[in-house]
Amino acid sequence: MSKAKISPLVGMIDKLARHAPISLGDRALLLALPSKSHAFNAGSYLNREGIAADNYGMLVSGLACRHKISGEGIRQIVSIVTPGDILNLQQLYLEDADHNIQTLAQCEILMISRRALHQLADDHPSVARALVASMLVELSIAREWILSIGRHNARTRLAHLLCELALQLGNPSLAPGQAYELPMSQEQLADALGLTPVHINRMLKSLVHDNLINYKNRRVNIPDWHRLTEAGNFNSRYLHLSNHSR
Amino acid sequence: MSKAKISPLVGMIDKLARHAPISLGDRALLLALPSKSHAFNAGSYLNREGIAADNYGMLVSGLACRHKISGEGIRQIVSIVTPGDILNLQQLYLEDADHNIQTLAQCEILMISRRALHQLADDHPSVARALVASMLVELSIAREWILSIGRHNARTRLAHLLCELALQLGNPSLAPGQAYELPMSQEQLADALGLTPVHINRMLKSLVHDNLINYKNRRVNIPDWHRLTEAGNFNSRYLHLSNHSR
DNA sequence: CGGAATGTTGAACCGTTTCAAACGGAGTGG
DNA sequence: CCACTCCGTTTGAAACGGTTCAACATTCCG
Repeated sequence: MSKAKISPLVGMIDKLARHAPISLGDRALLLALPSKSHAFNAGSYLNREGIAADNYGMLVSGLACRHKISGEGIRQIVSIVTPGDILNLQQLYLEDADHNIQTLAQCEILMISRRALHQLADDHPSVARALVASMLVELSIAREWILSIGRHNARTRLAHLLCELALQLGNPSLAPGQAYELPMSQEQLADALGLTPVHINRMLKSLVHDNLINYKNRRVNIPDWHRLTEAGNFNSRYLHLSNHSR
Repeated sequence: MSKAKISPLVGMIDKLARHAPISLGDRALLLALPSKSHAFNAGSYLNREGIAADNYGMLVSGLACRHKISGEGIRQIVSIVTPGDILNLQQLYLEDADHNIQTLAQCEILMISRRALHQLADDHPSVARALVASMLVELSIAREWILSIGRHNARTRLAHLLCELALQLGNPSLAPGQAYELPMSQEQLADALGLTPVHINRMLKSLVHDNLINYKNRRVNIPDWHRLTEAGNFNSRYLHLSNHSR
């Protein structure tokens, strides 16, 4: 998050490059794209006011989510979008939007025209590969969410999500278990875990009580990473982090 | 399913071609691949005894699923694999297997060597496009499952799954709402929906009682498609079927 | 400062699980 | 052909986890 903030393009190069390094030549090419960075406040619905149909948008800083609404009007967040992710990758080949995107914090979005990204992917196999790899990782995360929501109780689910976010939002140069800012409200946590805000509150208390986390003003501190991962049945394998860094 | 059974390769061409037509020349190329079809009984674990590390496997006939096991040893099925799907696409770029694959019926698998598929995708943009599109559809389905498991009650979840399977397993040339064979046991349905077998049984009874389905000997009959979709909060948009047929 | 959004707490309620027992059909061996 | 076993299904009753509702506290923000 911090690195991405320095320059919008560093974000793209950063996450793409973690999959497959892009040469400086490519970077110059990226800079020459007809793209610019937009800012959105927390709560913005990007589909409507944000990304035009002919653009891809990459999250450069901040936090967003994908969500769907059930028939009774209850919301379910289906994935968390972190800096480096492309918001509307599925426009690559699919017509219908099957979910909505909403920001969870103030966000910067890098716009890339449809044509430009396709061109980039065609010309540079490493870019295409990075895009495919990011889809596969997203799929793997979705599968883990299905497991967690389907088979873990509320406390375990929450601990699991806090572990996941720790790795995604925390400063990666520090050991896991550092404190991090969690911009999501308890209602949004509930929407992500298929629970009610009331119960999220109780489970947060429970984790705090057992000294698995400290939680104050939407700041999470993890005294003992190992114990939290145990409480959350968390194993980072599904995030495929090693694939990013090689 | 039926069409795929005629010839293993028709299956691949079938589903791939639904995304982007492949010429007969390509088909000949496919036939020339070092591939052959294997058969597996219901319950086979494909990772172990099936697909070698250097092969991709495409389900040609039958039914399979991807599943994960929670810390307490409870199973969650995270997706259903239907004929035409490639079982281990994520080997494309990711190292770790984050889930297991198990057959739900007797299956035929078409083996394709890693090199051959990569070559095919490199040489034929339509193949590459079809592979990417299938990933995006799988992702969309996973998101819908998260919504369903997270926010629907048991009855709605079950109705939703029965609708989904009707479109995936039913004879596509007939109107939705036809009867179809559902090879899954009630325990497997429970694993797919994050419920217990006992409760699946009760909810099946409930749907039968309200005349939303007939269910006998693992055969599902849907008297009124519209009513079942309402009960299951089902809208086929997330399956992106139109993308297949164009 | 005032009002709205977010967080906190308690008590009753309800959907699903758990446990336990019985049933049915398919396959096997005597 | 029957008895036996095994697996999946069926049913009931009690227990539990999470929701719902409602009231109140706190923080945020203009």
